[in-house]
Amino acid sequence: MPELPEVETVRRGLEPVMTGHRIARAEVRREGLRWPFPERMAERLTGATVLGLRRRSKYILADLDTNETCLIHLGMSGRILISGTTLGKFHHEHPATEKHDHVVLDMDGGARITLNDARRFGVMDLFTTGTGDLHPLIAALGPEPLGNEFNEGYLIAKLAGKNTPIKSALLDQRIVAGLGNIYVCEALYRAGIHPARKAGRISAARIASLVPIIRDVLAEAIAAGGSSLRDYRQADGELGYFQHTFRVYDQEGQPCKTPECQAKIARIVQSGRSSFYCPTCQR
DNA sequence: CCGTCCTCCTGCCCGC
DNA sequence: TGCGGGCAGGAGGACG
Repeated sequence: MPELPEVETVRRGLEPVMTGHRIARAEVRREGLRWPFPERMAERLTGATVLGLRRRSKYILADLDTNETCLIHLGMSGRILISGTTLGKFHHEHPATEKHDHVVLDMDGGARITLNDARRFGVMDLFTTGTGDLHPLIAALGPEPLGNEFNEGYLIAKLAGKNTPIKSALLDQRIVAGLGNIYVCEALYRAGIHPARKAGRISAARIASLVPIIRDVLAEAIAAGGSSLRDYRQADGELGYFQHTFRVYDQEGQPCKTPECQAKIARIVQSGRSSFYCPTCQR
């Protein structure tokens, strides 16, 4: 799925066609995704003007002038595509509806926003604007990794005494919100930390080093438009290109990119998910 | 409270 | 060409 950089890229793509624009028509083509859609979602969206688009962790939040906020999560396979506008590289014509196009928003001015999600692990919801901190999907989230609240002292304190592998800890959205499998693997490689190492048994200095590394990895990925594997695209249909920069993710068997290191990238499975790492550089 | 495992769902790729 | 198995960017929920 889209992790934080991919979601941020999608949000930036949606900004010019959504913010300040009115939803002329909302078409909801099934009852729900991971959970049922909120009551009368199509009617509540229709006619609303988007006041702003925010991102919290991997959630896109659209504040509407109806005192409601629309929450979107893309799950593993969710995509958002824009068509019908002359802005940038967007498609001029609306393409035919495809399988798994679940929600279609036609904006005043002609832009169409289509939410496609084959696996349907995604989420769409509406809640009263300003109550986001109470929303069950948002309330327990940890700090944004690019924000000031996420800092060396915080992470050291948060991981102290934790028996869980550092890989799992960094995937835990209550500790830091927005990281996923790709960027945790990449950050641990850059920090030289083995993914199976118990979080609570890593020196404070090494934990501290993770903070700027995580920020760098995410910032570089956002600058690259995210990572395109399989089906992720930016909202204008363009591919992201951070995947060409992966040092370990999906690189099993490839030579380690550290100069002089002769090792091959290894893969282990931790709580059902692949971890890629260099057995020599990561300890 | 903690850590681990299972599950939701579809599609794709690989080996036989 | 078909089929079975494994794997996929997430994360809530059950369980011990």
